[in-house]
Amino acid sequence: MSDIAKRAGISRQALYLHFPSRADLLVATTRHLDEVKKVDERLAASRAATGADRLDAFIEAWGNYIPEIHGVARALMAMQDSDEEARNAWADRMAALRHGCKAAVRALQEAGLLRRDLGADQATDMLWALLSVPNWEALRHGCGWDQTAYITGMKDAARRVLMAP
Amino acid sequence: MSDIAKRAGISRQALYLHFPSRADLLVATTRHLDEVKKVDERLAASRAATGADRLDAFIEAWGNYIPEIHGVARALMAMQDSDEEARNAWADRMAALRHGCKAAVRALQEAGLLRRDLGADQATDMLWALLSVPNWEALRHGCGWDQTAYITGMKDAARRVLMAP
DNA sequence: GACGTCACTTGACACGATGTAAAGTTGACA
DNA sequence: TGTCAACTTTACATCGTGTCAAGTGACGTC
Repeated sequence: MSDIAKRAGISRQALYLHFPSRADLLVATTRHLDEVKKVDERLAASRAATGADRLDAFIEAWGNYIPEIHGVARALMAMQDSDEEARNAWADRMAALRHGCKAAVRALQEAGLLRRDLGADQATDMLWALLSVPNWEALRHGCGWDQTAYITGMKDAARRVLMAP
Repeated sequence: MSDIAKRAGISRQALYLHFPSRADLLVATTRHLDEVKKVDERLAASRAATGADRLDAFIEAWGNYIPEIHGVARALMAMQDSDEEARNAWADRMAALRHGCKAAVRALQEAGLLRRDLGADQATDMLWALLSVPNWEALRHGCGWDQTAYITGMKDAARRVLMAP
């Protein structure tokens, strides 16, 4: 909070006049980022597509959004254990992601591309896990992949896991 | 530290006589767990197997080990940002996991089962990411999968991502 | 020009967690 | 009997979060 206040050019206490707690500040930041970075626009392309294209478009949209929110996401994840507000805020975002995954899975299903032996829920779960922020961190930072490698790798993995060969 | 001391039936300060810091305690705990839970024995089966069996055995061994160390793993991951010792300790464990992944990938390769269009390193990275603790958390706790579903799901995903169809 | 209001400042403090330091107690063993 | 090691109690430093109170300065309004 001190650092942020310093960067904002105000006193630490003034920060508390705007945001009652650290969690509030982070939550407000994510909301602000969503607005500034225009998540909706990014997702528009994926909503327009169908079948496997929709899966690709969704992975591309979300996958390229992660780096933009990564800092706040980390902070929010880190304080999940201690702060309920942060927990709820992150749960909300994860629910939104899951919603997108579900839609992509449904698109596959409607195109007859989803594996027969995989339930829609199970498929959604797998896709959701694949697209998690920790996975992005693991591949980008843990393994040194660059962003395009991450995107193509994820598209490939998702297709292989979800679609019939 | 207070809680742990209480559970151990000693004073908080006595804990510092045994472990100089919280990080030290956690690191020592993981080492102790490895001994008590016998990681080596668990991994023996996977080392003996070849080809796709080795992949399955490795996933089974590690996947069933995660719940045993999950508590400490969480604590260790949570303090990665603040404590270098914890960071190194966790990095060590992740390197060990990666080593196992590499061996499993090599086994596939030797059996001619690894996808031709996938380099060994890239395959290792993907497997390593798939088997990460956060992924286990996501599926087990975020999606409510039970442990056997997690294991079979992971085996299936790994085969689809790594092996030629 | 007096007045109030709003955003902000400074300074102080409570709280909880980690970690340090010092002096005293206890029990086992030589 | 004396010593040593493990442990206790008590106290304190530090850091981050969050609260509280009094003061300051600019602004618009009557």
